[in-house]
Amino acid sequence: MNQLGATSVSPFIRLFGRYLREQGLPVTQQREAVAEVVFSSEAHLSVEEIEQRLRGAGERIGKATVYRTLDLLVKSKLVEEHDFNEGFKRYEHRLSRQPEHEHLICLECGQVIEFKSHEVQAVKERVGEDHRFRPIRHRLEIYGLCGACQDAGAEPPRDGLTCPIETV
Amino acid sequence: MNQLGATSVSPFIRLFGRYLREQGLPVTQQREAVAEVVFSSEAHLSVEEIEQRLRGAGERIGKATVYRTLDLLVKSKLVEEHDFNEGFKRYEHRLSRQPEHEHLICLECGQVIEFKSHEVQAVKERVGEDHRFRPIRHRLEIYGLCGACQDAGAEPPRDGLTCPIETV
DNA sequence: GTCCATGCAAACCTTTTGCACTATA
DNA sequence: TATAGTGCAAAAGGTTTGCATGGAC
Repeated sequence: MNQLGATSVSPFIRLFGRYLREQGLPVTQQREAVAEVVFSSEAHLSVEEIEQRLRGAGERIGKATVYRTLDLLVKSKLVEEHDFNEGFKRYEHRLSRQPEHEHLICLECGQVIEFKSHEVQAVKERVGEDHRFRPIRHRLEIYGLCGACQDAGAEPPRDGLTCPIETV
Repeated sequence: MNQLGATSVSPFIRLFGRYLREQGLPVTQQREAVAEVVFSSEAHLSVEEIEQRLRGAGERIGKATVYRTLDLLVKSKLVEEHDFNEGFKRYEHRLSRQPEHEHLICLECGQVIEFKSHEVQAVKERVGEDHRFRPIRHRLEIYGLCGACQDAGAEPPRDGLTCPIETV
């Protein structure tokens, strides 16, 4: 089951297995296959992409099982779910990687770049105090144009009112 | 058509009318009614809430028209669309209000609190330079527990692995 | 009179669920 | 062997679209 070009994915899958056992849930072949796909990619995968890779690896796993396994992976905190307003979710494992990072998303090609910002932590704490709010998690996403798309001449869409609305 | 308790909403609706005319689109009664609902609330409304308020004001407007009008309002930049991971979108007008603000979202009751952060602008510019990325817009959302829900004894959900995964 | 918008219902798309069957432990 | 998972297809839920009718300009 290592047709996916994964070298050191197995420890992560073992971690997932451990989580399942802790929860008293069976470690099935399908769950391991889905986990392997997610852990062996550094990308932010959609369910469709995950299914493609499973098919490519010769696995024949139902869509429902993929969704159910992703739920478990998210619950285990080994994987994070993202919604970049594309109409579907994306999944990203959070192993051997900076645990907290933010995303740059290219409006033209959809590429996702990760970055880190210590400032956000500070904002999070300050705002919590200001508003009597207990922060748990956050998301910071910056949408714009990546270098390649800028080079290709992409322009930000504009179709608002002709004069700025700072009218009021 | 002013049964909605709106006092100074009309200038905003006129602004929307101007946008429509600029685009060569008809200013219809339905479009004005939807705009009035959105502009007369300071909340982040869902489509369902908008329909409720329309019904409450005696308007009988099809769901499709509401969606189509919201598209126009968003295109005009008079309204912003948000997705707080509730399975549907919310809409917020951006008039007579700080143009750029961030959101605190209570995981327990769904309340949305707005706050402002100058730090984010700085992060946006810095990161743009670091990654050759041209930032256009962003979103910063902090999820947690609001004061009231903390008082009510709400606790953040936890069900990850029993030991932290900073294992790798 | 010409477009375009509206309303309804059907279509769409992602995600969830029900159920008979199969695999894990 | 008991319990839970799997796969398929159907259902759900929010959003979009097609089409005949009606309204804006």
